[in-house]
Amino acid sequence: MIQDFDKYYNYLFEDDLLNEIKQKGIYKSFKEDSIIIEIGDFIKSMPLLIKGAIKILREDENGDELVLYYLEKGDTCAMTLSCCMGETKSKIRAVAENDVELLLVPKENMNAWLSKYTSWQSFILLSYHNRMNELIDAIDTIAFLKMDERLFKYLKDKAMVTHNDVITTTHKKIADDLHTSRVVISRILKKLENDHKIKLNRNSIKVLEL
DNA sequence: ACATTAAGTGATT
DNA sequence: AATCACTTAATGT
Repeated sequence: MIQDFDKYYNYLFEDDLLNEIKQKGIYKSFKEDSIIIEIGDFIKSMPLLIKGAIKILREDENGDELVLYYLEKGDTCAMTLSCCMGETKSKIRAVAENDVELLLVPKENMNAWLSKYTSWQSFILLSYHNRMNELIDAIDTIAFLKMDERLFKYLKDKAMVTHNDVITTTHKKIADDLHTSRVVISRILKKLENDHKIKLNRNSIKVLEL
């Protein structure tokens, strides 16, 4: 697991920093579908993803969800960055898309490292930059793409982060993620299958065009 | 065999 | 694109 960490982060940070992270970071693992961060949580440490993927989503007052973006190994969560800086609560929920391993860096350290290591500074800034772009992308998708394009993009994203073109899920779960109804998803999926973009099975969808 | 859950479909708004 | 009402198909007990 420490080896995995090196693999994804050694080109980002200098050795001193890598060692300090390994020393101060708290190793944690999450099973698929477990909630890593809940809306309203106070965040006192920031996660560095080593393995797996995390789904970041927003929820409205009725409990309806909407997926914003996915995080992969080598990524960190911009929400925790802003939460660690200020003393605010999380506005998003983070759910393990599959089995996840990560290192938690206490916020005291992440602040100290900002002035101590330039590589850390650029990592934080770059993370912000990436997340910002993903958010803009998410807004574009919601605002400008029709449901069928949104759905296909969702499937492709999902296949991408899990490194598997077969997605195991139900139409209902997809509908929840995209904030629409199951019937609509079923219909569009059927259409996508007719266009030979996907192959449908019970509880699984195979993405053909990646 | 029966109940439950997932998925397909026509009609309506 | 959403909702309803209903059907069909797959799966669990």
